[in-house]
Amino acid sequence: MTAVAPRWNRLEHDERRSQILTHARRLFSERHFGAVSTAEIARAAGVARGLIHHYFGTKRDLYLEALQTMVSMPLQPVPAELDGRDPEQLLAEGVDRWLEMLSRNRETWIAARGAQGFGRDSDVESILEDARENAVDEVIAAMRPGEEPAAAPPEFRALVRAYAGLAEATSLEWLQHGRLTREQARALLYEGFIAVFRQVLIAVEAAGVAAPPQKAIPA
Amino acid sequence: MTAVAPRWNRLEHDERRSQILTHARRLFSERHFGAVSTAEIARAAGVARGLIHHYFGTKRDLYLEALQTMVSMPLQPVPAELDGRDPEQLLAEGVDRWLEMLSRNRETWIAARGAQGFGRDSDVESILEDARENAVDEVIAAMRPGEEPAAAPPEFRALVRAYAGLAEATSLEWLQHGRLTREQARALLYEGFIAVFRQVLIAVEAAGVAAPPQKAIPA
DNA sequence: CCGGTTATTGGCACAACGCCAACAAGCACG
DNA sequence: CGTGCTTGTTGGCGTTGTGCCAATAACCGG
Repeated sequence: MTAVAPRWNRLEHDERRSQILTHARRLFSERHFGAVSTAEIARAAGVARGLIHHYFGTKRDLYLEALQTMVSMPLQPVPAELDGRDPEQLLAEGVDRWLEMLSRNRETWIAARGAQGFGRDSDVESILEDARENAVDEVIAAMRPGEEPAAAPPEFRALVRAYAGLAEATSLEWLQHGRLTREQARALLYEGFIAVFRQVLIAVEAAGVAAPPQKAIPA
Repeated sequence: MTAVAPRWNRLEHDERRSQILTHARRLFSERHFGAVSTAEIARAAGVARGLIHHYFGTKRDLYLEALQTMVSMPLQPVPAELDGRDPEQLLAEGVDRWLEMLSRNRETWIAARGAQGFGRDSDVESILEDARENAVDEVIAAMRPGEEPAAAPPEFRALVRAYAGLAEATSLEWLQHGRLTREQARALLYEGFIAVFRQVLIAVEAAGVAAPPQKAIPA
């Protein structure tokens, strides 16, 4: 009868770590950085506050890691087997997968898009930038099967990125503002893609040869 | 010779206020919220720290007001007299004005775009949302002279917003990544606009009548 | 059963924020 | 030219939250 219930249970390193990370991700999604205290995260995870710093260092580090997992998770719709099929059919399916993913992870996606204010935050910027580059790579890989995405010309990458901007705004108009039905969002994404890569691409390439690359503006 | 130099000079209410606001805007643009202390803002403005709270309340309030002035200032390129002239000519001029504004306020615009992390911040969201709505209104007013912008159908607003997303991404590809020359950015913005409002609009409207408005998704 | 490893805790120290009462700069009036 | 009043401005105090560290105890291997 000496079996005394332990005051706390001891978890494996990664297990406890991901547990804290899960709660942190949820809280940081609901409110902005300053409105979430480490004490609250600790309470939600059922651990002492000090443990958070033991695993993640500073509160900001935890935030950045949560952001990292947030943006790298839901942004990759499963690419289907797209061998040698009709391109327009593939596009239509890709748009549908995107819309489907959105309607399933609505809250997550909106939160991941982020709504902080302004200011240069190089850490946050690089995380988001990497995520966007990966997304662009996926699109390029789907458009040019067999070729290396990194080998695509810069203005082509830029064009994909521009379309991504259009897609992001379109998705938000559907999900948040309700100014588009799902059908309309689909049409906009589908036709927008065709328009951008059918005619706009030609114009951009023409502008590229007409006026040879002027000096790149430094970041 | 009893003229003693005063230890500090007394400014008018709005004058001191805008002075603090200027320095706060600069600092918040360079670094993220947490990396800027009220003490630093006070030091930069040459005032006591307490004065900041006297004028703006909390640090967050100051931040929000700085953001407010930031997004409402540089985003409005001066609309020229666009009476009954050639639409395509007007578009070309509008694009040039936009590019010109960008190259002049490069740092400001990039900072105002924000290096957001994630999380829902209703205050920040509404400020940014208002700014975007105003920008959309300006574009609609330019496209439909004499009509009330608010009277435009929702899917039209959404389309303008989608184009704005494309324009934002395009601008960043030029300014920050240098993957587009200015000429290419101009071509992309110009042709993209035509493509979106020539053919995509038709498809979106068709999708609207084909599938009548389903229930709006609440914010 | 017992000693070692290490996950976990609780509390201390420090920095930053919010607030408030006292002070003084400049103006109006005598 | 002095004097009192208005209010812009200051300095410091209390509180909150973060970062860190030494002590503790849960679990595993011998």
